[in-house]
Amino acid sequence: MEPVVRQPLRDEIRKVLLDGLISGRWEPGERIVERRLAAELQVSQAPVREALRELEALRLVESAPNRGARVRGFTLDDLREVYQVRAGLEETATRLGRPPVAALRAHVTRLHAAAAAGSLDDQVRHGVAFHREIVAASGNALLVSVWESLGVEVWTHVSIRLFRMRPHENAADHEPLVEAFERDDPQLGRLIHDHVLAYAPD
Amino acid sequence: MEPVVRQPLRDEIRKVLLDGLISGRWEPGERIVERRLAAELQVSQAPVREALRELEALRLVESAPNRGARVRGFTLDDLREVYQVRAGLEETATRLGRPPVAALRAHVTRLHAAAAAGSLDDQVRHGVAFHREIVAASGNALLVSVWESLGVEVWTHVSIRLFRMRPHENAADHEPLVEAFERDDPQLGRLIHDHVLAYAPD
DNA sequence: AAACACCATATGATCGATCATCCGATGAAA
DNA sequence: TTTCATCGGATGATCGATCATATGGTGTTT
Repeated sequence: MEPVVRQPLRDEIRKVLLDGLISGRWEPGERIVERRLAAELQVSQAPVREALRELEALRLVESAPNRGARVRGFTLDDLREVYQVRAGLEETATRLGRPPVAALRAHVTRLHAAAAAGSLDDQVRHGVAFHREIVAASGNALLVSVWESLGVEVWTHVSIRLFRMRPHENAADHEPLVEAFERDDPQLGRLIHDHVLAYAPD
Repeated sequence: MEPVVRQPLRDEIRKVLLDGLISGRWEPGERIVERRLAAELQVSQAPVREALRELEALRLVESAPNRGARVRGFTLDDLREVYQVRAGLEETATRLGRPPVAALRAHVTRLHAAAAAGSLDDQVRHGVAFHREIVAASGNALLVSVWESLGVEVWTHVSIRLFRMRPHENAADHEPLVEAFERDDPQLGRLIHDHVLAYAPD
């Protein structure tokens, strides 16, 4: 069994910050003052700092020594960069291992359901899960961790809100991929790569 | 000009830790106790914690909530994972942009010189610089930052010491690559990929 | 007015102390 | 002996306070 651990305070704080960034409670460029946030959450400065560092690693906030952190001003270029790297990573993943097709199908089914129900959050969630499955199948833990560090889910939410991008985690787009996995298409790497990159802004 | 900033304490501490890990002053599996290290360096616990978090991101130390950090037990599998991801990232980089061939040549020249002088550190440094040049040429800042987060230089040092790998940043291996860049070989992506992967343990 | 030195404030960086958890030692009960 | 509850030390997590830097305002000099 997985060991059960109490979530440190910094993790809770990170969730609050992520929530705020996704929901747009903080605008791009806005300062995030450690002590102010600590006071609002009724905690001390230390765990807030640690949470901010984690968000910095996700490139959601930026900071310079002695100048504090601010919400990053996301641009279409940033988004394009994420898709380019994702495309490469997922192509690499398919070279290293193949996911169980049944699992992929399950994700696509949930994606259909979410789209039918009009649930944006669920569409993002299951669309990301589909790709996470592919990456996990690589069997390369480092690859998984690098892919996770891209913060695909958060970036998707942010870009939908800021750039009014349509939720492109379209169930139909994924069908051909599932079929390609099923027949173990030799072009699979390129297919995945192009599938991901197709979502990038021009 | 680049703005000049005073290096925060945590950066100095990180350097000390990196030095220790590279030189083998700490053995794999060894605990790194925040307060002990803080006392030795005559600083407080806070910046030590922050430095440890950064090393954790480089996967040089591992830690669990309330259980502290310890030097990671590096395995050949870890090393293989790094090379697999690197190979993918650098292949992606060559698809996005081409480095100035002159710069590549310069790195190879320095690599030759380092090998001739028998300087292990310089061989690693310039070998890494060659690949960094390729990644930088992608023009994708995220790709660069992801590649840097692999800690290629540190891992190379550690693996040479722990696994007695020969310094494989061999100048001769790089010549064909430079030529391929020069003639803009359409197979460049695959060449880079295979070049990197060739260094991975079986 | 422009350039500069100086000071006040806000706030990041660091500190020393305290709280909370983990883990091994100890001993009682089965 | 084995199992389990309890205790205490070591140490990570968090706190509240202090130190140090960046920034903007004010007055002085040119």
